[in-house]
Amino acid sequence: MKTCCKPRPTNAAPMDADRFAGICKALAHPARVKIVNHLKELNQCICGQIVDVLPLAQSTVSQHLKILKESGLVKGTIEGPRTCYCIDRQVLAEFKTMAMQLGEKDRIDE
Amino acid sequence: MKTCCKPRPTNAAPMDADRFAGICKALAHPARVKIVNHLKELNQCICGQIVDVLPLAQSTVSQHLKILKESGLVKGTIEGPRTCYCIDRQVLAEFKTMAMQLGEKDRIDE
DNA sequence: ATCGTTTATCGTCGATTAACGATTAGATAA
DNA sequence: TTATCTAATCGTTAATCGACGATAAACGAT
Repeated sequence: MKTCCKPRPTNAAPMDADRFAGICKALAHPARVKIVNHLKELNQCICGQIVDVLPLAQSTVSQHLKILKESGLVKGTIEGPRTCYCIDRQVLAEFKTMAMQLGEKDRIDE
Repeated sequence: MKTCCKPRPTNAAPMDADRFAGICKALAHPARVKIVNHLKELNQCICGQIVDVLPLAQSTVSQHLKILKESGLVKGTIEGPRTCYCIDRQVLAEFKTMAMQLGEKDRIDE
């Protein structure tokens, strides 16, 4: 795995292509995009509520949630027998910032 | 081949998660993010210029370009023995719009 | 027609992904 | 205790990805 992050001459956001690509990868599946939207709509919810909405097995949804958690976009807190998921608004904002920078002057880069 | 996302009972906005996820997938690799940035910086360029910049074989770069082309983010026009690549600004703008909508009220969805 | 340049495609390999059912683990309820 | 509910994990399968070298295709120049 290569990290491609040279030191940058001070920029508002020292973002790198790896990070942006990583979040894109987490969003590179329709089910996960829908999960993010669903999460934001309900503000927070448990795994079962997502299973009810998607035509996927519980284990598959759990896997998708894991991937989203690993990307940082989603965080989950255990509450008794269930886990409450919600969007990490900061990471989502970070992603949006990087998306807007894509291909622009003060762009993200290696 | 299974499309994991069945047709859903009608919804208003035809802006779909599949499209957004598809573009994200194209950007889900650091090399492709760098290619997009490089393309936008040079406005346009040929494959060889990208090969010079990335630590990848020519065939690999060609593959990445193909993926970017298929996503619509990049278009290439053949010019003699070489192909001139450039960003499709419209598709890039579309992506940015969808990214900003991610998780918002008038969000993209199925 | 042949050469050189540039890019696309083919074939292969190992690694990863997506999906599922089955199982396990945790916490609460009876 | 046992039972129930929820979620995570395991194990498997088929498919896709990322990378490369080798080859082919397209064109301009000689």
